[in-house]
Amino acid sequence: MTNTTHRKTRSTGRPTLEQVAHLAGVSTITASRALRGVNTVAPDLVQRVKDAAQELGYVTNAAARALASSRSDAVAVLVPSLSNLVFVDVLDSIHSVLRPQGFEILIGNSHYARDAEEDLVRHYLASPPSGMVVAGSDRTEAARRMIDASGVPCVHIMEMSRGPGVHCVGFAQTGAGQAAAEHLLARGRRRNAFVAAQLDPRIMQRGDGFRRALQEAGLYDPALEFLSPAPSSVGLGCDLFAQILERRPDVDGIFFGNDDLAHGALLEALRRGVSVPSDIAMVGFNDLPGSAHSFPRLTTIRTPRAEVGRRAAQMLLAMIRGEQVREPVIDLGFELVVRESS
Amino acid sequence: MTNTTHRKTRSTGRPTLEQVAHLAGVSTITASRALRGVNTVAPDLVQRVKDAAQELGYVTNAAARALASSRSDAVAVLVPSLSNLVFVDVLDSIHSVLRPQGFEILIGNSHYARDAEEDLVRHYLASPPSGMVVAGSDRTEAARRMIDASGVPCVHIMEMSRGPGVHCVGFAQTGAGQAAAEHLLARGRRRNAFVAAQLDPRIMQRGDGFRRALQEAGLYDPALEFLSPAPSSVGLGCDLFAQILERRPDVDGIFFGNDDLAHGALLEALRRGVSVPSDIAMVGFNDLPGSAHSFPRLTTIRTPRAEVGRRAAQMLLAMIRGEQVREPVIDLGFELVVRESS
DNA sequence: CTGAAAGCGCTTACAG
DNA sequence: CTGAAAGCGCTTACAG
Repeated sequence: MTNTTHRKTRSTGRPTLEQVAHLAGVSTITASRALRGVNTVAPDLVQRVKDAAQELGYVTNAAARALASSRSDAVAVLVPSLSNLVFVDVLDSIHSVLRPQGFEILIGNSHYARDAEEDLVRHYLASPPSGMVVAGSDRTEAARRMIDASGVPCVHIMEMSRGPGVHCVGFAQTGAGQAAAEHLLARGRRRNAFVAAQLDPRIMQRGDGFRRALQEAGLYDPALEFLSPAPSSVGLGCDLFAQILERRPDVDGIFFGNDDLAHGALLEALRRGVSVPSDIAMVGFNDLPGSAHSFPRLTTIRTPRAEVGRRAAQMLLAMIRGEQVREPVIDLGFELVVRESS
Repeated sequence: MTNTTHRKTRSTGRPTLEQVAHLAGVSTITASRALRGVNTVAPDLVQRVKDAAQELGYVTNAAARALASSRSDAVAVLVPSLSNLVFVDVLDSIHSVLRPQGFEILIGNSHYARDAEEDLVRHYLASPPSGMVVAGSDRTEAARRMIDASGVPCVHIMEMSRGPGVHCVGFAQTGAGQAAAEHLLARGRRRNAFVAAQLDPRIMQRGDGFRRALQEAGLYDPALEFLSPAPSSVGLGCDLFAQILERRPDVDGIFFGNDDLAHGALLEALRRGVSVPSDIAMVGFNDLPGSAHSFPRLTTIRTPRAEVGRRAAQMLLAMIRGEQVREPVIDLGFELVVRESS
């Protein structure tokens, strides 16, 4: 269709149901039913329609289908990061329960930015998906309102959200930080540092729990918090550990907000001849792949992210089907995995 | 709308443009233009329409808009994995050029499965995005046909695809494998192993290049290939390295298909007292974050994934705008980064 | 088991 | 600067 040919048609050029139907020698509605697998079509017609569709490379126009049926087979999942393996695990696990039910998983990455998340919410709600999964509860008021107003079933993950009517699957981030502190304390460590990056709400909640436990033990030292807003990474772990050694060589225990930071610190310790755990004990967070193989193997807090994804997906499924959700708030807990670094 | 009330209407209950227009006392088309910010509407009318929309809580029905305008502000990116950081980097980089242009990035993860990728292609083409980015060229015939038939601009990434009319941004995987071999050879290594996991097409291309270079040097030993179809991981790197030590303790050089495998091997070497590079030299692939910090620091082949994403996004942008693409095939090369492990 | 008609809620192309 | 008509490509509701 060149520019010089002025036509009235607004066709996109893609094959349509009508063309498929024509090729198969049936009406469009029969073709529609055949393709959707509605039972009331003769087997031989179904085959002819499918063949025709295959031959033309036909793909249903979802906008038209959605407009006509006001239905969607999509579930949107909004995460703050994909560099953090944690969310990739959650995503895979959501995928594994929803895909077999015929849902398509749409992934939105907000890059830890509230505004970007709001845009994603607006975008996805413009053609409302069957359901939604969102990470955490730290979002703009506008995003919150749009989700509420849309009526789209939504499950919050990773944190225990307060508030009435909120469906959530997660674990107590604060409690996890507390557990890390108690473990280091039990190991006899008295000068414990908290090292964290990214500084998203969940990281800070872990820090809160850690701090509180140290305060209760009368061993909290505010100068022992090493925080960086940069993304969490192995390299940053190296740097932060070097900083600690320089500024506070007396530290004898460290809790890292994420395992990759701990991996970096372990490597830096190796290079500098600092012995772990005898000189400094280290505890990570998440139990990322690799943490079981570090040198020394990393003690860490394992988060139930696959389970979070699975349960969230199941809860969402129930909501989509209009079933009663017996347990709208699920706390999956966490597990301290003691290995060699502490 | 209860079940007992049989109506002909198929309305969704959401406020429509028509209602907004009625409230504002204008025609629907004027309301449409006012809301879209098309210039040819009187300022006072625009205000009245916007007020009406606000009052009714109107949200554009994206399906209807897409159907009527056959336009979309979405770009779909299909990757085989999100656990492999490489694709996350590409995604972020695509995001950073396309987001500012007003596009929404939709992510599809095929989990290295051709069938799953075909489903994703079908899904995303069902409401055709403005453009598409797909990884590699190993896909089902049906997927290939659907993409062609859709007319949606598409850029292939990560490999140098052959075939006429294919737009691609990548680098020569084969050449990278070859470079790894030549480096080990130059270091005087004579019994070089190839260790790889996942075994996707790109990994195998690297292996091909590696093998070819060894053959040319007359130093190829087929028993020195250690392949596992399992996903690439640090843990698997540990296992594979242990296997090599047991079966072929004479190996003096190893090329890993992905850095995480090398990280595992490095850790296992540390535990077993195998010295790297003096006993065994190691070369990784990708230069993942962390490779610069391993112990010893990993020699590896850095892949230009951020650049791949950037250039692919720019090329796609040109295609979407109907501009001439001067260079439809871009080979970005790769870089051997020599550090301590070889 | 199959089909003709109407409609989903927008925007395009054309007129004025 | 504004609008009436037609159309985007499907599916629903109704009839046979």
